Amino acid sequence: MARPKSEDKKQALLEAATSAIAHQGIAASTALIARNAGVAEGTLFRYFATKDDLLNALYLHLKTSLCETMLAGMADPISPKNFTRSIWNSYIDWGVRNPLGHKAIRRMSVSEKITADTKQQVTDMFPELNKLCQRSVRDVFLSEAYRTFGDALFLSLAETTIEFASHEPERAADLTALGFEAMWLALAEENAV
Amino acid sequence: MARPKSEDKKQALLEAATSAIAHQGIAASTALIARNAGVAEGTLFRYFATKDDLLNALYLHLKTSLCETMLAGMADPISPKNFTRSIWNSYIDWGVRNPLGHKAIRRMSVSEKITADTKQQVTDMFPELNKLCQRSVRDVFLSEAYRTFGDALFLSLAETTIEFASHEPERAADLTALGFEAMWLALAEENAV
Amino acid sequence: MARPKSEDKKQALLEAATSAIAHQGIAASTALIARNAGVAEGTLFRYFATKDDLLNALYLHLKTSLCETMLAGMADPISPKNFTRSIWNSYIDWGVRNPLGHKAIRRMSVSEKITADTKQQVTDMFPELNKLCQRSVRDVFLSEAYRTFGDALFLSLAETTIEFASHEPERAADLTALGFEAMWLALAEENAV
Amino acid sequence: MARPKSEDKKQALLEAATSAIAHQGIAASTALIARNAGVAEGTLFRYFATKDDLLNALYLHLKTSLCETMLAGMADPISPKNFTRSIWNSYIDWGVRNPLGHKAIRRMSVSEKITADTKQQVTDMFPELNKLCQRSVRDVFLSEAYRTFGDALFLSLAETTIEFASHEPERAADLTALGFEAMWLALAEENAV
DNA sequence: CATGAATGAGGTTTCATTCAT
DNA sequence: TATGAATGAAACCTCATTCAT
Repeated sequence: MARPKSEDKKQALLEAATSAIAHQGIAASTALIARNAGVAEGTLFRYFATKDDLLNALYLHLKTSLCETMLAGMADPISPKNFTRSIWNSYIDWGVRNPLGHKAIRRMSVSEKITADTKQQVTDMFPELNKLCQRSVRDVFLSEAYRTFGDALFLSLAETTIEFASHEPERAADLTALGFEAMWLALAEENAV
Repeated sequence: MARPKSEDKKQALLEAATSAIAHQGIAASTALIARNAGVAEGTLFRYFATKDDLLNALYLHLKTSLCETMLAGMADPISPKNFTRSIWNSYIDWGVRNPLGHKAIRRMSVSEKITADTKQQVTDMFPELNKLCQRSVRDVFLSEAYRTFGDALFLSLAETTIEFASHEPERAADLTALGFEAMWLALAEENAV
Repeated sequence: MARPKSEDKKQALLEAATSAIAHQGIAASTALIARNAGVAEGTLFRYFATKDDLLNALYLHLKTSLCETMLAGMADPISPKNFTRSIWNSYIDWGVRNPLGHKAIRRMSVSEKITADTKQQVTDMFPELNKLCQRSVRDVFLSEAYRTFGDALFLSLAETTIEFASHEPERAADLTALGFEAMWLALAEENAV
Repeated sequence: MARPKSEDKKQALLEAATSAIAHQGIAASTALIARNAGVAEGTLFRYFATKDDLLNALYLHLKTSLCETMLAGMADPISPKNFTRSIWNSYIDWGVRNPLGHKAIRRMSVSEKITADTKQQVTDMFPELNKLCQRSVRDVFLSEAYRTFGDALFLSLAETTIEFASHEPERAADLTALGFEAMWLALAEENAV
């Protein structure tokens, strides 16, 4: 085989894309992304056939990284509340440590470029995660009818918390804790501890 | 003064822009917006010097409409909770009745085109609103340090609720009520009624 | 109405395209065509939405011009042979006077860019022409089964004649006459005069 | 000598190029041709230094194959007409059995990529062929001045016949015979038998 | 010799904006 | 004031060719 396709270059492209999209939105040009990745414009298209492909791959990449971090950060399930808190903290933490990644995800999420299929892949990727979060959730949010709504409320609170914590890193711990309390009150079983 | 610039045309442009941006994001072309407004390409630029100007004006326009609706929907302040609920309901309602407007706002919000100045203007526009919402909020969210965070959490829950209620209009009432309860638990004073 | 779309510019674009395609084939770039037409690159696309549209419009334009010339050159139908000869002469003449146009047509004809619809339009355009040519043709070439074959043989001989006559204009008259005789022997009724 | 360049690969490349060019014209990409030949992108350039080289080599290859078939198919020269007919039949037959090859030749012929030198090589390749065809041709087409014109008329009728016969294989025999008669009338000595 | 990753010039097309009418 | 033709920079993407492996 000739030169193998370099994993480094792919990573560089994904990172350059993250930064470019965080700053300029999905309108960021492939030329800029390639330049910042240190490769020629044509090279980008050897790794991602299409700009849309790049966007979807990046979305998947960032979400995967995020979910892996959350799983890795799971504490011993002493109490349901602490267990959920550990996941929450990992989530916020990832966002704070990857502000560009988080911003890029937000921008891609509201665009029409991320396919339903890609979003489904993310959901399928870590089924444990969804299940685990729901251990101590109020009954109504466990019903078939309102589960996705509950998930979405959880996520929206988390995203807002990340946003604020990223902006003011020195207060990140406080904001994370306060955000968690709000989420817990909003969604958890009344008597859960 | 010769023919004055027609307020009708301006409205038509704002509406066409709302729809175009809801569907295609801020990448929607000025040519398309002008065509859908029933005016010529060049005419758009007599009303909005720049595409960015149009976006900022539209953002302001939609947010104003939203805030006016909320103020208009305010019930008698029988109890703090019911008072807040009436505001919440107006908010969600506006979103459900203006799904394109709501989507357009979301798309513009995450773009880099809306200036800090524009966002400030929105905040300044209805100071009552911010104050009123905070009557029965937990102390922590009234502190200088965390007030904006509390506002943001409120808004994020509301937006998520709008999203779901728009998607399934027949369940809108249930979702609105459930979203409100979550918000109330998350943010309100423990003993508030 | 603002500036009307200029028929001059459209003509200039068609002429520039004729020349460019005659010289470089359908691979000739839109940039070159626009430049040679004396307009900006973007202007080309106001007149022809797509490069393929330009090609089809040009094909139609050239074929129309050719057919009109042939109709205009039709002599009094003294004898069938002379009548057909006048058409033949007009055809060859057009090709000799428009060598670029003729070459461009040939190049477009073998490309996949000219749609069946466009080709049909050409056939439909001057139904008289097809009918008139067939007055004195051998029976076999009048049969449903072999008519298009006869037409194609006619055209192929004419094209070859144009090719040679264009190359050596000083011998054009001789070549035209010789080509006509060959065609007449090949296709005409044995005893027609 | 290390591994010699494989004749198999060269053939595969020529065949893949024939098909690709027949379908897409000379714009067919070298990458596609290589892939369809089952070799790597770069390998193509070890056999043909340049895309233009490939095109010229392919042109030569197809024309050679065609001419060899014609020579092989020559019947005993019982009568001049039957002799010429056997050549004609071989020609048409080759075209009908190699529709892709025939289409590829046509596309290359009208392109600017085939050099005069290549075309000359084809003419020089089988001098017998040209001479033999001309045994029973009308005097005028034997004159220095008009011989190439006569050849071109012959070829154009043959190509048209191939085109139609390829399209409707079940009528190929009829079309071949009818095309031959037309050619014979057009070009042969009046009294030749 | 064979491979296929890398390249960057060049292709078509879109679009915000200007300005003659 | 309203129009829409004109513009050309910039977008995405393709491709023949080179060269490290």
